[in-house]
Amino acid sequence: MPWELKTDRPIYTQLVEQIKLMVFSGAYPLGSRLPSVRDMAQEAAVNPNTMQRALAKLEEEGLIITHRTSGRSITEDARMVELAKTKLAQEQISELLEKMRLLGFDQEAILTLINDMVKEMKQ
Amino acid sequence: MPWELKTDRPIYTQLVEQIKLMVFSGAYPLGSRLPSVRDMAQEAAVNPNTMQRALAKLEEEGLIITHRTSGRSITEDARMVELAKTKLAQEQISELLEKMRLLGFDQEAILTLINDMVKEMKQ
Amino acid sequence: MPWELKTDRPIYTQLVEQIKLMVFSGAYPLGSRLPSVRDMAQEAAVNPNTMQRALAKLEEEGLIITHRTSGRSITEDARMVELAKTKLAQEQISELLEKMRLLGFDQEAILTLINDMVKEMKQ
Amino acid sequence: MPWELKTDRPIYTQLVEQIKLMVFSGAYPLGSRLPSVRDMAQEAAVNPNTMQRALAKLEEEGLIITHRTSGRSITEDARMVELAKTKLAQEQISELLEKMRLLGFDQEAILTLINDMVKEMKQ
DNA sequence: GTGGTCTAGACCACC
DNA sequence: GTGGTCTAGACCACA
Repeated sequence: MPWELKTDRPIYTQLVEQIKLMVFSGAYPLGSRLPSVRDMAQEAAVNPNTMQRALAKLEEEGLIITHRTSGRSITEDARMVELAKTKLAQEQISELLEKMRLLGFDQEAILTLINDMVKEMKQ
Repeated sequence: MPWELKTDRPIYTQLVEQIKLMVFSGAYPLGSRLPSVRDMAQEAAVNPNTMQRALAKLEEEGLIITHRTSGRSITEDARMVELAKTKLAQEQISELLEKMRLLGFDQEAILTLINDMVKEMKQ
Repeated sequence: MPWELKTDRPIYTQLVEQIKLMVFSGAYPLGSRLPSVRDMAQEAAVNPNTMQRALAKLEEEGLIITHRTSGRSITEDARMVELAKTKLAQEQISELLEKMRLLGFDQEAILTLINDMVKEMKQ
Repeated sequence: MPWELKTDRPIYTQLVEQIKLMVFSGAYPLGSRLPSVRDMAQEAAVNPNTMQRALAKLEEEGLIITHRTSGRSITEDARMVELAKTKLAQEQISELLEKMRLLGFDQEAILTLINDMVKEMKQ
């Protein structure tokens, strides 16, 4: 559990991403119970409110279920997880495309570059 | 100038990336003289040795020229800059592809996703 | 016992509603004796005169019986309770219809919406 | 502008509802600029963070647009407003149905009551 | 103990 | 000046 936090983006969005990655990687299996907000906050060295906000966001997306008095757990719905995974991927791609745009590449140049690199990987 | 530094990768590589971005974005124009190593290190709040190493790396790539007696300056060779830009782009793409692989997408799925998103941007 | 009191409506009408709900929910069983006006007023943090007025209203409706010498009690007449329940329901519905009217829905639109939602609940 | 706030539900949800009502009633016309978060918070006598949360929720629903440095305004998209209106109506109806259920009415009884009352209004 | 909400006060980026 | 985020600390309901 790295909990790498930069200061250039809201902390809670970074928490959201990293928790997602843990779910997708199986560090938190489907249906498993999460530590308490306070514990996770301490673990990540952030304020409990900030962790709370991240978890609320994850619940909104359907990846986490809240049991009012007895903590939270990861959803057991594999489709939900699949959906969230695709969404995260799209966000990452979107970020890349934005960076490329800033570097002055147009869409054709971007696609060419990416296609070439994927082909290289195949070899 | 953000100078955002995480602790999960060598600091000097992060300095390299960020200085490149400044060059590509025009913050440091072609041919312009750079501040002293000492000043840049203080600016970024890193050890001068670390900054030194980053600048050496940049010189290796041909982006920066060292004048024995009078400090360093950005290369005037536009082709050099173009080359470095492409290399940076490739690194970014490589990072993305690695992340996608970790998420469990294979090459076809990745390409499909990216192509769809670029098409969307066109609209 | 929440005793939630807003300032936008006469307090005594709000007391009336809340006491009714307690009766309907069984918090005050049929035939049971009520606390003294003074005690109930203190409980709800209102002036005894206000509580008095609420109880008088409830007696008017036949939900409460006053025994000259020995305080008040809930009626034992189940029909009375049933009647009061229906009346409360009608008031709630009336409030809703008024709100919907303010939102710009006409009667047909309102009925359609409600019917659709009840059907959904059935599923 | 009443700003009636009870303590039995989260304040920010009540703020959301009341601001919606102002929009639907035309108190805040489509496209008009909203007061600053701080001003609205003072107006409603709540903490700026609480008002912030309400406004964030309204932006999520598409009813409000945020201009990073120059305040917020009501959306100009009439369809958005229509959608939000229907959603609010459904919530109100849902609340009513829940109350009726607590009073012990089943679905048929509820529908009968409502239909009768709407017919009465027509006359 | 759990999650949820609210307040107060601070700081930041943007323009 | 604007919105946005974060922290610290408190309180509540639930069970």
